[in-house]
Amino acid sequence: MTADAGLSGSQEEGPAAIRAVRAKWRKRQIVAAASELIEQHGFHETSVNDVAAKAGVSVGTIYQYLPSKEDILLLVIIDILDQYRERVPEAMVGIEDPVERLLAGFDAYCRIINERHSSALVAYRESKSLAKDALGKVMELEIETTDLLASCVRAAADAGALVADIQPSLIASDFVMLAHMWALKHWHLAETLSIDEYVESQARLMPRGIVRGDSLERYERLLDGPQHEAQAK
Amino acid sequence: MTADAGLSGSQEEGPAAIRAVRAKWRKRQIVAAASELIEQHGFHETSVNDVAAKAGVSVGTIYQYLPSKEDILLLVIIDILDQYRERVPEAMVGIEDPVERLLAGFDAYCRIINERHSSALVAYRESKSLAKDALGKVMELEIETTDLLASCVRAAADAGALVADIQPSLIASDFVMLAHMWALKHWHLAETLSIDEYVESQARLMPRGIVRGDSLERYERLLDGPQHEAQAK
Amino acid sequence: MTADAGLSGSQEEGPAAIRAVRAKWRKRQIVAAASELIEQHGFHETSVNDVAAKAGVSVGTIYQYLPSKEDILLLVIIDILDQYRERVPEAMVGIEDPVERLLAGFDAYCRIINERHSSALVAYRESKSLAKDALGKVMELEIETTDLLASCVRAAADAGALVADIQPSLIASDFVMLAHMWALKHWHLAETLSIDEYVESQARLMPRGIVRGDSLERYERLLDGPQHEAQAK
Amino acid sequence: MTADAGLSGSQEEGPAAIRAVRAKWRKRQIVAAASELIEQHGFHETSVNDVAAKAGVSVGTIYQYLPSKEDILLLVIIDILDQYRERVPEAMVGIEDPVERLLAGFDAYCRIINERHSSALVAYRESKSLAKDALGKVMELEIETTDLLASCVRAAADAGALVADIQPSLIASDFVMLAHMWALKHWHLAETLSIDEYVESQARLMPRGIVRGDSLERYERLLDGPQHEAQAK
DNA sequence: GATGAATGAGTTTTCATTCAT
DNA sequence: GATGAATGAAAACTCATTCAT
Repeated sequence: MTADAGLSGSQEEGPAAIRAVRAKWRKRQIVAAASELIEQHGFHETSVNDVAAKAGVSVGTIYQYLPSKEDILLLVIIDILDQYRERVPEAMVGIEDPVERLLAGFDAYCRIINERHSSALVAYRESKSLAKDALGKVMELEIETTDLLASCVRAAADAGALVADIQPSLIASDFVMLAHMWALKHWHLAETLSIDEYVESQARLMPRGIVRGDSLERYERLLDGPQHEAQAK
Repeated sequence: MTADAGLSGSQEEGPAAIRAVRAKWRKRQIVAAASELIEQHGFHETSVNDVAAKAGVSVGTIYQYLPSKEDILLLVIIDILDQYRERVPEAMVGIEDPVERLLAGFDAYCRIINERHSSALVAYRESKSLAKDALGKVMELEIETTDLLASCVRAAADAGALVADIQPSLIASDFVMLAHMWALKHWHLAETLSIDEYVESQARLMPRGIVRGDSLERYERLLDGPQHEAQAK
Repeated sequence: MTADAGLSGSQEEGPAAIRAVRAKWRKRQIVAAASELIEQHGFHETSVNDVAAKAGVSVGTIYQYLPSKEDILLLVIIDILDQYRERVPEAMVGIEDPVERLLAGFDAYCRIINERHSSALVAYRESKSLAKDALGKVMELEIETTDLLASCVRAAADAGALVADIQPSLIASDFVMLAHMWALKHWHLAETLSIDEYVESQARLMPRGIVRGDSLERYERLLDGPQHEAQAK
Repeated sequence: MTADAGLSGSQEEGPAAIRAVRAKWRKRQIVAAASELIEQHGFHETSVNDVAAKAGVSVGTIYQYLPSKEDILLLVIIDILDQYRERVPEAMVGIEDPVERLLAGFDAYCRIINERHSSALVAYRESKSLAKDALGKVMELEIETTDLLASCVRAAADAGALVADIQPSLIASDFVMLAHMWALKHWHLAETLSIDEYVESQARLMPRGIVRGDSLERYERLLDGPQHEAQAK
């Protein structure tokens, strides 16, 4: 508690606070520019000068806020992973049935990726360029994201709603993979499918694959949802 | 980027034939060295000199047979894609039932990826570094591989064995994605699953998701195969 | 490069006087911080930001009082040269005999260097980084310092106490050089000699080398002073 | 012994030998250019591109033979130290009397420095820019050179020719320092002295300071050599 | 007067590519 | 055909200096 605690708002104050806010703003500026460029051309093909130009700042400014080019990449990757961590749980909140919750989470996951599919790609493609410990952090966050869905799977399994012969953690990974797939194979899938169709299709396939026959009818509504014509491509 | 960038030669005679054979041999030498290095360190972290040293030739020799560094990458990527094109059909040959054929293809796909999961990763990670037309060629080959499985799905659908609302090409892509997943998430999956367990699990999940209830019993043998305990991780 | 780059001010009054005193204080602050850093890491390895941080001021403040980084260096160098100019004459005052006066000056010279041997080194090492005219000023001050001793030598020569075949100015330079040597070769000499032993040894050697045989006995007391064992290293 | 030992000259042969010779030649080229530039402008003011331009090669070539800019400096410094190690002993060979030998060594030392006084300066000024172990190597070489003279002093002392209270290693250091002085104070000394006069003066001063009175006459020839007028500057 | 964020020229270093041998 | 020394454009990063607050 500082002497002028009575004057302070909810957070801190003074130069340190100003600096913190500015740093946040600058980093956002830099990450936004970097995201776009890296998504488009790849990490190695994007120079720090390019990022600076795109962000409308000087190289010097970038290095004032981020110690190395690698840290730019790390921020870009963490940025999208943070989206998952924020918005996926948000979409699942208040849904009782674990399978429905799982599908709601999957839906949210896919939507985020649809909005920022090139960012999602960056996370896949360029993680290799990170140093050991940064890579470790990214992996941790990825596992954390998978666990958002894994907990639903486990809840459903505990409720006896799932087939017994597939690991819950693998099922969760499958869902995550299929969400990422929208980014990874976007160039191919988007030719014939909208994101809505994609999510629906996967959201019909997966429950059939994992829910026990005797529980399936409970989800019939989901599985027969607003059917699109299955175009035989 | 040459049109015939592959490792395959034709069977003429005379000096031209000699040249062709030599070229094939050299390219193999170079690709073998490059694969290993790129898988381990990434494309941009691997220099042409490194490749030359590893291959036991001079840089000059590399440039005699490949016009640019990018072409080395293209060859490495095509190398693994060729594996798919060769060995997946091989595994499916002679199997009548389309679903069984599909699963045999999936199994083969996963085995190849298990053997060379870092090569498979390279195809994902580094494709971005290819020029437009080379990338196009890679995509073509990828589609070709997917189509190997898609034809089975279509056959099964035509035979009325599948649920009505699926899109065969998407299902094929799902299978391909789940095969690739063994490479992409190997760092995580391999902690709790062997390749056998992985393939079996996915080969149980997917048919349940797509085969019509009344046809399912036909595949019971497959679906209940040598069951591993589903460890709740 | 200002003409009056030194730390000394004049004694006016009013706002100008205030400014002058402040300038003096600020410069002292800056030079103190810079000295320490430059001595330790060298001029080029020391950034203006480092100096600012060490001095507890902002870079802006430094540039308010000194027009360039080079001027910081100039001040640091002048600082030690000013020490010589102040304290060497102080040590010689009141000593009649020119040879004794010379040795007293040499002794003082060595003591200053012993106290601040890294500053003394800076003057040697980093002078090159000064612009022409600043370098000129430093050389001037160095000559001035040498002249402090040269006048004694000349007095002794005029009194006929010295051998005739060596230039007095060279003798003075030799003394200065041997004083500086304690800084330049400190890493080596300090292993086997204390500053006291060093000064005594040189103060025995030099007179024997320059005083005429028939005058030598006058200085026997000096030459046989509190002898330390001559360790054959 | 290789199979073709009969064909080989005195050294090795083949590509390795060619490379070795080329490397030596290139390094000489680079060091020559770097010496000149560093002597003139200082190490930090000299860019690798400057060196390349001066040497008439590309930057790439420099880095093919030297792993970093620092190594260029190290080579420049070692180059002059090697001169001392070669030519000083050469000058002393065959001289019986230890004092005469010492003076011959000192003379050679001074001549080398006179020829390359700016190189000698570089060794002083820029050593600080070397990394720990490189600096260690330089110090070692410096000590080695000093020891060349120290052994003469010790021989003279053992023969009873010197005053009792001297430390041979310090005397040797004094000689070395006075040789270096010709480089360090060249800007000042060269105004009034030629190198010949300088060496003679010091070679008169020092023996008087260390040789016992009863042995001095033996060196009268040296001490009264081709006397120059001692100009009172 | 004091601050320190912003600037961008300049530095070291790498590496794909060429070409004389 | 094979070699590998030479090239130089381009990249990441630093830091003296400025100027709006």
